[in-house]
Amino acid sequence: MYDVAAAAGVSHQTVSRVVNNSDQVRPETVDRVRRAMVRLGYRPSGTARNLAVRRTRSLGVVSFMGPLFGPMSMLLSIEAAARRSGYAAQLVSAHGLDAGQVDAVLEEVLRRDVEGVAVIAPTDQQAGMVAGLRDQLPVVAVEGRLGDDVPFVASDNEAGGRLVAEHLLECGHRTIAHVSGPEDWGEARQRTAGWANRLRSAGVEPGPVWAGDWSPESGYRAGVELLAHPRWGEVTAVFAANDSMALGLMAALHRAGAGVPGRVSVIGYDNTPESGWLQPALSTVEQQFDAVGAAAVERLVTSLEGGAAQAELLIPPRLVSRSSVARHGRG
Amino acid sequence: MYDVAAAAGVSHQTVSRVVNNSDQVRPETVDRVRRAMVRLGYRPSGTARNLAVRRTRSLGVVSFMGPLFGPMSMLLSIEAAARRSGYAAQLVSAHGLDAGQVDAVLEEVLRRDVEGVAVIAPTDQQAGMVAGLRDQLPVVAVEGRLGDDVPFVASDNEAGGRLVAEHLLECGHRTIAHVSGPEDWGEARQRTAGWANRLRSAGVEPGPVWAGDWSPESGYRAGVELLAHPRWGEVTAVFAANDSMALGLMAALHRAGAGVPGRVSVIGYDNTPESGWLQPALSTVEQQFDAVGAAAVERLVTSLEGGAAQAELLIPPRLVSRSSVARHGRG
DNA sequence: GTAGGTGTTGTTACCGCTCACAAGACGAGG
DNA sequence: CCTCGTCTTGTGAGCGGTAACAACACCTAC
Repeated sequence: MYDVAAAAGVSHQTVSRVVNNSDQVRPETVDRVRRAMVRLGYRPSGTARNLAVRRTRSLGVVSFMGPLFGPMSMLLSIEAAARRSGYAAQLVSAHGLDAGQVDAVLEEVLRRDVEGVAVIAPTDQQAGMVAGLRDQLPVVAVEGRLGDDVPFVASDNEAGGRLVAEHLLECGHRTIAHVSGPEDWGEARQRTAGWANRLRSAGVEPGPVWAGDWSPESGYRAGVELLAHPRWGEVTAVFAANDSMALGLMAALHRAGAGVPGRVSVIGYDNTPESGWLQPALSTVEQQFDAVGAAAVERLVTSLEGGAAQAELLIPPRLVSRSSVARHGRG
Repeated sequence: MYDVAAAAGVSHQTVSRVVNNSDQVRPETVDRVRRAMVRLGYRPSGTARNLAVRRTRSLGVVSFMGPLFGPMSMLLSIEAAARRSGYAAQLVSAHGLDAGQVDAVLEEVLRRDVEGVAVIAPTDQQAGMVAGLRDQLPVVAVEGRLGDDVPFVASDNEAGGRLVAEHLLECGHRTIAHVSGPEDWGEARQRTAGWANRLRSAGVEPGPVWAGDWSPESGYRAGVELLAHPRWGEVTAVFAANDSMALGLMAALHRAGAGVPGRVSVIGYDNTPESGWLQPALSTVEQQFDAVGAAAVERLVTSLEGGAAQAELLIPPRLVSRSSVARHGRG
């Protein structure tokens, strides 16, 4: 910068002004400086600027990522929202669950001088491991609670579960099985709870439940067990807690000759881009990841800029009705 | 830091030594400093450190991301590889293709003082827009060439296309249609080229080709057109350039009563976690994203650390044979 | 007893930028 | 002609670290 200043015959401060598009500089001078910058191949140092202004305008996104549709979509929408707010996103994803490894990741993100962190920690165990961040800097929890004192934004999974139950009830189903997500995922528990509660409030007892791990395989296994279950005869619908498990489930049903939705209806959760093209087209619940990501970043930014703490926010999902659910009985 | 130094009764330099785990400090002193750090809630400033050492140890990842399986997987594996090499990943994704917007993104990544950039720009247009980065700092192109002078790492799509052709030939197919990806995607062209060339070298003329856009919808549309095509009668297999299009394609075939693989075999590309659970289970080609990401980062790091430029690298994919492809004729 | 390590700590000068303020030029108003 | 505000530019002091070197204590070897 001093070189540029010398080359343009001005002071370093004037160069700084030009770089920051200050309107306090004569156009002619701006020109001279600009030319000098180009000639010398000058690029301003963001690092030095950050140090001087004591802000980095960057947010950390720590996530425990597999190849899962949900977390991935979240990540993208958070990044987009952050950039819209003028922040950069430092991506830090922990793959394993090994405590030492997670700590290393956290240290890493702290070392990077991010101003705040969005944590996507959907399992309880993960949440526990990163909870300590909260007293280091502003944190927002996304899709998985981090504690009562941490702002929290998520898709409303309980509402999603209710939506499913309602839809199935409306279609006349009275014995509904469920393939849930892993029990240590808050989202999974909430989907299950919303579903079960809504059924009960309609006087219908929830049917048998299997816990899967979100994978198609686990859906398949649940399907196999369902087919062997004593109450299989009565079951007319199954709610899978995500589309992948629904897929595996349908594969098992198909293999056993139990047609969907002929013999049994199936509904999933997520609405991946593929869901509408499965055979049969899968009814499911769609989450508004963009809205969640945007809200999360907004909260983080608000608290960085001295705003008040906000209550937790749940974004309502929406039911997507397709052909894998059929009416049943006199319904 | 000076506060900590004062509180511990040492010089700032000693504090610095403690922070960096220098072995030149008496254990007793280390202790005193550590305690002071905790007491004052001190956290070192990475920014200041970066400025002083003139390194940021961070890489930019600019990508043009949709919800596509490929690019997303790449992103994750790049991040992981970067962290293994001691670098952080600045995620910058451009959603639109609007030139102004892309430029803003590029400026953003430059402003962040990254030491190098991995560019995931699979279409020619995208590649054109970001090519300018190359003379600003070290760049590695991933999954989409940026120019002859930019190191390039990708999955070997031509080999993938050949693999498909070989497999289909082996199974006795002689009239093979193709649903390709968009023509301005290098990957799409290469898959098509590998497939077509391999067929020709076996004396088989490639069948009709439709260009899709990777989406299930486009696969479906191609399927509809295929069914109406004069040569539909001869076609015994279709190669879809990704699994999503294969899914849409199969939906169209199914709807028309053309069984897969009974009437016609279908093979996809990507091997998403769901592919094996479709009905029928989809034969496909699996790419080694982790290997590509690791190689990309490795190249970037090598060139940052003064290593020699390396030739481009193509990682071979692998055929996954499942039940959507059947033997045909005397095969 | 003195020269010469070795281990530990302190001093000073940057890194590349911004901030607060000072300073010079210039036209307007009295 | 002098004073005052406005426009534009320059000056000096940090921001929070690291690097290079100096300095001091203490021990060993001759």
